[in-house]
Amino acid sequence: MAERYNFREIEAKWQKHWETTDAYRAVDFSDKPKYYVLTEFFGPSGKGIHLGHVKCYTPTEVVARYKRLKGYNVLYPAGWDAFGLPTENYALKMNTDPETVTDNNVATFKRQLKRLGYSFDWSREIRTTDAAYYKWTQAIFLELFSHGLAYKSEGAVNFCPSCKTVLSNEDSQGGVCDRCHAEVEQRTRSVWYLRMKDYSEKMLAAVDEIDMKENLKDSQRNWIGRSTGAEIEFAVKGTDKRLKVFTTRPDTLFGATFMVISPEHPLIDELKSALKNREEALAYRAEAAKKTAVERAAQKEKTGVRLEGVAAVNPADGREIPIYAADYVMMGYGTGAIMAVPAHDERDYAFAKKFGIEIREVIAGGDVAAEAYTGDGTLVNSGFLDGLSVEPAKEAMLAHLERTGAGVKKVNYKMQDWPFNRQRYWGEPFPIVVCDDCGYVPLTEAELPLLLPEVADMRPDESGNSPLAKNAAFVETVCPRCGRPARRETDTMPNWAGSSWYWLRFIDPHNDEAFADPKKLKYWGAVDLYTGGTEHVTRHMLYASFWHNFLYDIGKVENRLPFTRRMCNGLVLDEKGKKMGKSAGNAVDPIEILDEYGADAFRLHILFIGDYEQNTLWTMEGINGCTNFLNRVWALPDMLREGGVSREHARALAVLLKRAETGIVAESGGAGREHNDFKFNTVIAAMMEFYNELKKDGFITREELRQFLLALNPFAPHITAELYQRLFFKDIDFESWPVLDESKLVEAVVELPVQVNGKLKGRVTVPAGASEAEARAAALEACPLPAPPKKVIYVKDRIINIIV
RNA sequence: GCGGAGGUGGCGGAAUGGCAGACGCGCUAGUCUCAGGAGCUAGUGGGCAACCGUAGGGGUUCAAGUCCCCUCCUCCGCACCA
Repeated sequence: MAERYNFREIEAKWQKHWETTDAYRAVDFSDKPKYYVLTEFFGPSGKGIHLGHVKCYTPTEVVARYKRLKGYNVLYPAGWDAFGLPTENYALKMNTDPETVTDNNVATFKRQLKRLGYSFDWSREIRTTDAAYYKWTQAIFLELFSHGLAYKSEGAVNFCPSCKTVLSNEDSQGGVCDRCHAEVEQRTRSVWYLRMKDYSEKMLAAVDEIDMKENLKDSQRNWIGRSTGAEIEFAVKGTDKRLKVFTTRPDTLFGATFMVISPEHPLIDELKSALKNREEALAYRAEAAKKTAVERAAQKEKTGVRLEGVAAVNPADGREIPIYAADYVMMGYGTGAIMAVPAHDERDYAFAKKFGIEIREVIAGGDVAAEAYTGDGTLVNSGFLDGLSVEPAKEAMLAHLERTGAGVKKVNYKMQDWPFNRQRYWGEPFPIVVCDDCGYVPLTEAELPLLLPEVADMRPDESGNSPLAKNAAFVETVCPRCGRPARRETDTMPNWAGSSWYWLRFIDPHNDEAFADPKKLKYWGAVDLYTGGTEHVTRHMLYASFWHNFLYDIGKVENRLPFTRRMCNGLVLDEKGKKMGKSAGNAVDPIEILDEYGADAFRLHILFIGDYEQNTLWTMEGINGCTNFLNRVWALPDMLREGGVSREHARALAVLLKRAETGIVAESGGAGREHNDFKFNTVIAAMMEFYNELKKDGFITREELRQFLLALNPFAPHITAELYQRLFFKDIDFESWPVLDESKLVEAVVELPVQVNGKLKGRVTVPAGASEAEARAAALEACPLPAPPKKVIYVKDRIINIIV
């Protein structure tokens, strides 16, 4: 084949072929075993795809093609998560509307993804912003509402002053807005919540079951933040109020010498005249409110105000102890109040030192005059607990509290209910009517979708209301229950709503009777492999787990786990090790690489330069290696010759198939199973090694070439499809992965390293499976020994070590 | 502070406790040629050598990049979680 490999022509030809034949359509209820491989929704931004997309999606793509060849009915869909701030902000910047922006961005993305040769089933394309889709997002919200899992409540919420909207804890991690990185403020507002906290235990169980890296499971567990301890009530002297605290250390109750409530704690308001320095307390509250969460956490010195005129009563011994308001206690965790045990807690210790409060040691073992002691030890100064160690003391105190009614055993979670709304335009409207008489009244499913209305001005403003509030025709309605005039809810759902169930819609994307046909849900079941970024592990993955668990509970899906296995890709970093991104200004345009090197070379290169899960330093150096390899593959037909297949040839092919089968994706895997797959870089190396092996003999047979093309196809689909068609007159997509003959893996002879006293001294060639006597004889012949051997360690086919 | 990942040639990176550096880039020399960012051949951790080499130091083992202990450095999460 003298003709040079023209990737431009050949890639365009096959991409067109795949598009016109709808080549990768998944078949419902096929007889083949099903395999559902999912990669995260695309957020179609204005700039088209970037290297991160290619790094993230190419491996999944290889798995999808490999599994098809392996005889699976593969579902590999793609869709668009198009609601949310990026699109809306981009539309504002471009002075157009989000729908147009979305249309354009989707068209660009789709064109670019096709140029990479990705084998998505485009017949199942969905978009969260389509009414036909968000109808079902709204319907699931109605289910949540009717099951008591959606409620509106006023309280302190995270608010991004730049995006002008309420944010969830998940969206303001580290105290900054996930979108614009502005520091988040606390505001009081009435918002919709989903009772995610009620699902803590089920979500934790799902963490145990999913097949995912242990460290990622830990971040999910930490985010849910289960801790066990006690809820204890302290009487507030001189009032009828009681102050409730959560503690993981009930054993130290005798050491509680003061209490601290968060500045926002309602007790300050409830104490009324009993509180002598109310003004001071309110001033402190106002000060605290000015600080962002970041500032609050960063301050070195503890601050606080003693609440004058009131005291708490320690239920352990009846002593009166002071109450302080201090901003080191957060309203959002536990009860927003703590019992402070300065001798055994570093924060309380610092506070007590500053305010001159008694530090009472109740666990022996440290030097509480110098610092807080948080280790184990024997209880002292603690009445009936004296002499016990920490764990038995916890049990004894819990029993005591439950008997006296002063406290109960309690499990606490760091994860909060999900503030489920935005005061922005571009999101799903709530299917809820607010009636003065009937309260919050849901629409019926038949009334869905409730369409997102057009508005004259979609910009958010300082009113704290969504732009939808300005559209009177939308807002003014009648109550579905009593028929009197009423108003619609005008907030919109957060951008995570649509992605909290989308994998179910791919199963039946065009159904308008249900979000998906139960029979199809049953056939496809859980996603077998879900890939995406680590940044979604404590956001989207948790929301997805929550919604899916809920849908399971109400019998809408049959499998409790949405995803059987999750793999997270590393980032693409620039030469300096910095994250690549549009904002960083160091982005490389993948389209330029496609123009210059083609999709097959690009796919090989991005897989070859690093491990899937590790961060990858981006470099163009070395892409020539992939181009050269493809050129050699293109020239392989010149090496065709029949017959004379040596044992080495057969073995080289078997090794290649074996390494591909184990290195791409494991057959199946339950939770906690050790995988050694997703090693695309070493599978590509195996392809090259196979080529190098052939090159030694200078020929390849037709059957060898056929099998080699099949093995390479998932990585480089265009060139392999072309060669396959030219040589075998068939469409490679309908062929089957070669059957691996394990017996061919066995070598006839092995080269054995010979060690003397553990040091390499030489090598000998022996028949495979040689006995120790044979190996020993060969070794002695090759390496004369300085002394007679005392001992020989022989590992068959691996090594011989002679101790003298 | 807590948690996690990582540290291997000039570079990207390979190595179920068993030949460190697979594979590729780059580089060197040669070769061919329709002069290209092409192909082919050979070489390429250090050292003249014995030997020495996987951040540094100890240890376990017949055998350690890999397991254990200590130290250093880099990156990434989380962070007053009671």
